[in-house]
Amino acid sequence: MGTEPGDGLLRIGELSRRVGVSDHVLRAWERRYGLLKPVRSAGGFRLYSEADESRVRRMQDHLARGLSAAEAARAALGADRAGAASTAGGSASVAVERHEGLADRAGALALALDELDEPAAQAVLDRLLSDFTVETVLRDVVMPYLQELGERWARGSVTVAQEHFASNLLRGRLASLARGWGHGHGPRAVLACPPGERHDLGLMVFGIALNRNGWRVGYLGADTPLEELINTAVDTSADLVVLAATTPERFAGLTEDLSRLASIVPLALAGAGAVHTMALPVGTRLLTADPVTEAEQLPPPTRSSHDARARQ
Amino acid sequence: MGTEPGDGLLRIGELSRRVGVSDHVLRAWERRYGLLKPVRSAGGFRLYSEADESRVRRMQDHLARGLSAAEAARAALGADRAGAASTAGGSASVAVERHEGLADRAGALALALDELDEPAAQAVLDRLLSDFTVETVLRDVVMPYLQELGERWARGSVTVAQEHFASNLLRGRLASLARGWGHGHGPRAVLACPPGERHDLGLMVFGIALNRNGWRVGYLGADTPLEELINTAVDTSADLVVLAATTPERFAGLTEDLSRLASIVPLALAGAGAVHTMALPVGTRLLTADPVTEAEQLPPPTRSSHDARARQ
DNA sequence: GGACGCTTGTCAAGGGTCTGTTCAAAAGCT
DNA sequence: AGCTTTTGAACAGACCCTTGACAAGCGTCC
Repeated sequence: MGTEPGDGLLRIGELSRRVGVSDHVLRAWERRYGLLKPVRSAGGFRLYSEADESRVRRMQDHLARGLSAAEAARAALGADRAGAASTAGGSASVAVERHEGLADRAGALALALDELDEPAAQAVLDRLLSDFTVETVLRDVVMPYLQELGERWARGSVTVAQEHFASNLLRGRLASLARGWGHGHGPRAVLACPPGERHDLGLMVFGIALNRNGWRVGYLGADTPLEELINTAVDTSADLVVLAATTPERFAGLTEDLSRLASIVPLALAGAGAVHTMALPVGTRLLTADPVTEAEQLPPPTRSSHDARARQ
Repeated sequence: MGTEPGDGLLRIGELSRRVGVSDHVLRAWERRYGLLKPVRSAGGFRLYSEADESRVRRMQDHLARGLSAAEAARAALGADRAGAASTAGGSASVAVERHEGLADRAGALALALDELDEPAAQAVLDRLLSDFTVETVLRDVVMPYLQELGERWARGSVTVAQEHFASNLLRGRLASLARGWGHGHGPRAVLACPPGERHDLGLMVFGIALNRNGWRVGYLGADTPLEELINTAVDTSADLVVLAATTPERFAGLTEDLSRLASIVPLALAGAGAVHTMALPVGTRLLTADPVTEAEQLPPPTRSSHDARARQ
């Protein structure tokens, strides 16, 4: 009966009773960790809100998990921030078709993939790779196809089955082109997509082109926590880290981690999500052109004498 | 989602309790091998992240596998392949030379993958595939490794980077083995995982084994809506549809769709999620053994299918 | 075979840190 | 009045730090 739900504000005794933490401790947590932010009554009494109460409960949870008081408080406070950022990201979508002979092949590939015809698609790719360089096929067929697939997907004119089938098949072909890309003597690049990003085919293309340019590639692929990426970059003493995403939102909220990463190893952002309008750590490079071109234009692997061995 | 892994930092006592390693040893591992990279509190206490915790678990795994502490730490750290430039066989391939058993090769593969050593892993796989049949390698090396990886993942003793790296590399190898699996004259099987299921490597193994047994494989892969699967099965006049999932929950709630599917085309459920305790449409087949064995035991590709209704 | 050295888990001493708790005096609330 | 609250200071004990050393196990070298 002694409750005062008027404003939902509690004095320290009541809060103490509710959460089972002595008033002394509550004051200590406030003083030492800033866990609680009570307003004061006219006479100076602390008045706690429901937010304070739940903050205490979170603190208790963390303590139960074994965290120290300081860490538990930090964690309990950290859960308070809520972040939301959403921006519509329209961007250029101009399908370019250069080599004329390539256009028909590209059409044939798209058709075979749409029809879930694996043998036909493989055959088209085989012929492409025997008639053109890997770079050309990747830049002028595979990448345009991937982009077109993405657009068709966005407007619902492709089925899940078609998308899955095409992705799986292309992934397989790319994987075979990627064979041994960690081998060699060139500088090391570590490639990944940020958390939430599931499309890594373009990144694979980039890795293949990089490798054919003399780099060693370490590939972590889609949906990789930055913490992991940082560790891997350090452990493998990477000379470059490339993060790719299809939309700028994937990079949002990572500013701090990106800065940390960029301070450790040269960093480049790629993919349609790499735009100039975002806050970038100094020294970060934006790769906005197609993956093959960007890979060719990266600072050449000037390392020692025996690297000039670009594989054919 | 808690974006920061550094949210719950542990002091040494709690970490020691969690992983079952004395605080003395933890400090020794840090001092001697740099295994741990704790930040420090204002007063100088070590504060460990979850990454540190899982690094310790990896260390324990490697110790259990018989590595010395120094090597286990090196492996747990993700390898640095310092002298790899000249000595083509890094530490990963050392263990292979002596006894040529499958078990040793499997261990070497696991080690190479743990160390993110792509060339070493590819080399181990190359030798395996030249010394044994595809079926043997898949059944006795790849599948056990995938299972072990899953278990280690569940208990946090493998990093995201390691999991991604291993998955990507194995997916690439499997894709090359899958080349042309849609080609031929055998009966057609359509393979997919239900919505939400992202692990499709085992299903790829199954597809490869099926194909080598005379089947044509249409592959839709992970996270496929049943509606799409049904359409595809009809469009390609499939003789069999295989749905694979790692947990029974993935099949839950699909009962109606599964019945519809089973009434159209012979249906089989596979993976660790295919258990007898669930409600099954009549005629549905459960594939509970390993993928290779199940593929070999499927009714042979006698094109005159529709009479031999598979029974349990 | 024995001296030597390396690796690795343990331990101890001396001292600092963290955190719940207590004390005391002054003041608010009903 | 009688209860609660506030502030500042001070503790005690658990917890942790660094340095240094030690011993068992194992391989190497003479």
